[in-house]
Amino acid sequence: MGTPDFAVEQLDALRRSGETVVGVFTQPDKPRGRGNKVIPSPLKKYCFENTNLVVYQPNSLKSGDDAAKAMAVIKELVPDIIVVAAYGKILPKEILEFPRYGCINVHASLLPAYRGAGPIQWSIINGEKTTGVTIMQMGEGLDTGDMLYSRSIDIGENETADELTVRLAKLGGEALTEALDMIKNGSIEPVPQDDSLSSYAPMISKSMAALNFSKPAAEIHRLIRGLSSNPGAYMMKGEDRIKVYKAHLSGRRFDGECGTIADKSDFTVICGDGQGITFDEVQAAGGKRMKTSDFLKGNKL
RNA sequence: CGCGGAGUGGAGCAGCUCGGUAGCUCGUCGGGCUCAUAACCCGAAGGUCGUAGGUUCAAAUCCUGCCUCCGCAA
Repeated sequence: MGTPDFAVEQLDALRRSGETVVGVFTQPDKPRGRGNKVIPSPLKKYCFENTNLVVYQPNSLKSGDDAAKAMAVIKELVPDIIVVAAYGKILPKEILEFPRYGCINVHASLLPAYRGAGPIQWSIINGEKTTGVTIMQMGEGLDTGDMLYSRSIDIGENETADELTVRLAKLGGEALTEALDMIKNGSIEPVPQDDSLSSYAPMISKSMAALNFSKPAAEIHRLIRGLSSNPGAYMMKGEDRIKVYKAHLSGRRFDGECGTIADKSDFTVICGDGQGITFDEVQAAGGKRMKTSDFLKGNKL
């Protein structure tokens, strides 16, 4: 069960390791994006293009006709275990307890830190040096179940949420197959989470995306990285938004007022602590994402 | 039918309102200057203006269909 590319990687790992996948659950196709077209989830797209797996897309697992049908489907499929990765729906107790080995979740943080929907982004925004993936036994709480296995990884100096997501997805796939092997031979030991050490990583929202240059450069840098590429931090230039996908700390100090452009040759902006931040990849409204060097060839700052 | 922007030499843009010589910044190639350079100077190559039609003496420019890309809103 899953929805975005992160989940695709987990399913791919399962297939590569020779596990028998009996069914796939993903979010229903919803009108989204430009033109409000109906777009299938990445996981569904993957299944259609690379497998002949049957894909189920219930609106709800908790109540209504869909939930009843979903439960009936699961009873028919009789999975030994259900693997969940960024599915975006709460599983009711009935489903959690149905499979022989229950339900496990691939979570993109080192639990109990960063429970919730945005662990990858928040770990970057908060300036963590390391993160990882945790395979956990799912309980009824939000990411509170017992930890089964985890792997850690360092966060790069200028790494963006996109880049880290790709790496964590791969790591998650490895951890998942390793954990499944351990579950099969009974060598896994569930470890309860220490709630006193837990933290919560809420869903990322666009209201966070406007850059405030009165903040210190390092903080702005982390926000840009954590929101890249979706939704993408942005600054205003007159009436126009300019999204910033990649940046680095200039390492130079400037005297000017924060928010002004200190160096027009490489797009360096002055931040609240006097440090400059240099944009490396930007995108104007209606335009494509491009390197700053390309942007500056046709756009004047 | 959610709102809107865009497709022009290799890259990023202007030109379109008001049809009439293909422009700018950069890159590439050749030459020069220099101890030297991503600097500077001189010169050159390179574009069926997304695509298919229409209007016109004449279309990048006006009209219509289609394709592709992107911002916003959900």
